[in-house]
Amino acid sequence: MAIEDAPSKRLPVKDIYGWILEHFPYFASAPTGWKNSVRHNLSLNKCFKKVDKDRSQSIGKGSLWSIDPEYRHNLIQALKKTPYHPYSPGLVTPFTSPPTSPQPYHSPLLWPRSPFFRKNGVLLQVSEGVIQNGACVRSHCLFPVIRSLPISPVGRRTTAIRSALGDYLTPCDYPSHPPSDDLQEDHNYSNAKSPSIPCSSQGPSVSDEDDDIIAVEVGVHRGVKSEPKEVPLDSASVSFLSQHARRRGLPWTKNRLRALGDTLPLKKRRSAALAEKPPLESDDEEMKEAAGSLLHLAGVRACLNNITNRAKAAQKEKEQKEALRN
DNA sequence: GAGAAAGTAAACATTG
DNA sequence: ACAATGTTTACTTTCT
Ligand SMILES: [Mg+2]
Repeated sequence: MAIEDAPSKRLPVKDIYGWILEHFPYFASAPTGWKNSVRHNLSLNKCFKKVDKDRSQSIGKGSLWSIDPEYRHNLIQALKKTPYHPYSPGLVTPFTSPPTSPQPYHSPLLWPRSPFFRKNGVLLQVSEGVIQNGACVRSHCLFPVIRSLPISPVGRRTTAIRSALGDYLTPCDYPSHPPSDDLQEDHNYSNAKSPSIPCSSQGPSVSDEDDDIIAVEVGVHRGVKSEPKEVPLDSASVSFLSQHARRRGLPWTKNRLRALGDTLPLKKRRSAALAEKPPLESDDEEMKEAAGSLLHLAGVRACLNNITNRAKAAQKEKEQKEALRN
């Protein structure tokens, strides 16, 4: 999107970072991993191409990134599906941020007709009954439908996210031409399939996203379909924005690995680190707390214990696996 | 339950 | 020399 938003349709990573920060302020306070992810995606996905250094001379460090025309159409096609996305039908101006106000905090709306606005730096939605803060919301500028999840596998926040994503990554109807433009092998990112989602969009629903990310949907749903279809679109590059938020507050991994002998190869270090896990309760507690807030908001407190128990079960299973491995 | 897909973290390589 | 950039590898999680 950043690239697409650029007049020249090409951007250096730095500017991509910038765009993301501008449109998803969450990342400003997010741990640094996301930049890595950005680069990773640019590099791995075939739909992103570096433009020749010759033509893009002297931007300093790296080169400009562009979208391979072969994938562009599909990508945009899928983005159009999102109701509030700049590419939505009826929106004259795609992405391009108001030329007058490049700074995120000065523009009241993320883009024209966006249902989101800022108040004291917090992103709010105009009238859908969703009040949130944090990545979830911000990401939902892209993926505004927060679909309910059967409060299932505990801590699987991704599920919620993917669930929501499914709406956008799953073409419900193909306009003029199906996005069937052949997208071959690639690194599966580029021709990812959308998850098929048994859609249950009724009733109060809950979607948790981590400590500070809470989204409660109050019967908000629009045009949801669930047929699994090929999604000729680089879903990864988009969804990492949301996905990324999942792993926060776990600095132990990094530190542990470092602490465990820099001489060890990564592989060894990892398993070594796994051997001494972080205190499990923290995860549990974190989960419980998050779930608690959510459920409280949703008025479904009773589920909490259920959830916690499942979390513990999952944890136990994990430990057993680990034990087997060693 | 296996395997694919999609994700993160980090090592490693390159370059200005 | 260093930091930003780019590539690759290892591993986890989620979905089918
Ligand atoms: Mg690429």
